[in-house]
Amino acid sequence: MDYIVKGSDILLNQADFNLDETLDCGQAFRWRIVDDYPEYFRTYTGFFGKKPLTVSQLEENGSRFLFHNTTEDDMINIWCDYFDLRTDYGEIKRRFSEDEFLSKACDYAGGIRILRQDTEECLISFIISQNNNIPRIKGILDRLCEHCGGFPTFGELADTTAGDLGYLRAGFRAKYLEDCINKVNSGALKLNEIKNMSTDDARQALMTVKGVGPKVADCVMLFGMYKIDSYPKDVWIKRVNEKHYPNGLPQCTKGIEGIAQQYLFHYIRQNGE
DNA sequence: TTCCAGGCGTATC
DNA sequence: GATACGCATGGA
Repeated sequence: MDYIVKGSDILLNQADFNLDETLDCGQAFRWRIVDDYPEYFRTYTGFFGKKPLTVSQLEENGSRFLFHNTTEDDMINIWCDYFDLRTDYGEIKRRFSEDEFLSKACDYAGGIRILRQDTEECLISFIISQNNNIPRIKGILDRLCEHCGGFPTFGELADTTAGDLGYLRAGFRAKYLEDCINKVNSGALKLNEIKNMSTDDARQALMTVKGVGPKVADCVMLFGMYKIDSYPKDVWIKRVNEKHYPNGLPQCTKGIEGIAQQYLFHYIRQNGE
């Protein structure tokens, strides 16, 4: 990690990283563009758990990022992990370049990185995501955070019923959230143990929650447990598979299918075909 | 008005 | 195991 401390800020030099592409590509739903630093190309504010961060990308096509009001400790212990800064995405993209369509997807948005998000937030977010669109997912999560004073833990949601969640306007998903809250708080679903399971075993365990099927489970594993061999198949990726990979994914994605998935998902959603 | 959204539960075969 | 259908809500 290449950074220098500048007063209360930290200036990071990081290749293969773009804030728009990483924070607004449908893997996280709580980052917002702010206009407080017009001297920089783009600034977002958001959270890891309850830890806030404001971060700027200094130039549109540059590799300089300013982490505002951040300590070196938090940079090393939180944000370096959250933004997956120890992983060489340049090397991954070189691997993917042997596949023509994946190569196009990487060229289109080469600054995507997998966010290592909070497991609980990810589980709740992707239960809400089913048969839903991204703007509305964000709206529901906004209402949840506003109501709870930040993204709630399962402990804080103890004994919450679907009826209590009416203010979310989450529709039929409210009863799924209720089941998830109960299973986590009763110990029927042990997220810390699931993190250490194989991807297949973890998927089976997560799917014991009502409203968690293969797709939601794979998103929770990929974004909330960094199981990067999981490959969530939503409506968009199913189109990609049918058109470009009818006989399965190319060999170059082996073991890191989830990273390929993010490049493909973002590309197909923006460009179609 | 109708269709669709980072799907899944249920019924039926 | 495969397939068909309903589902809350809101934007296009």
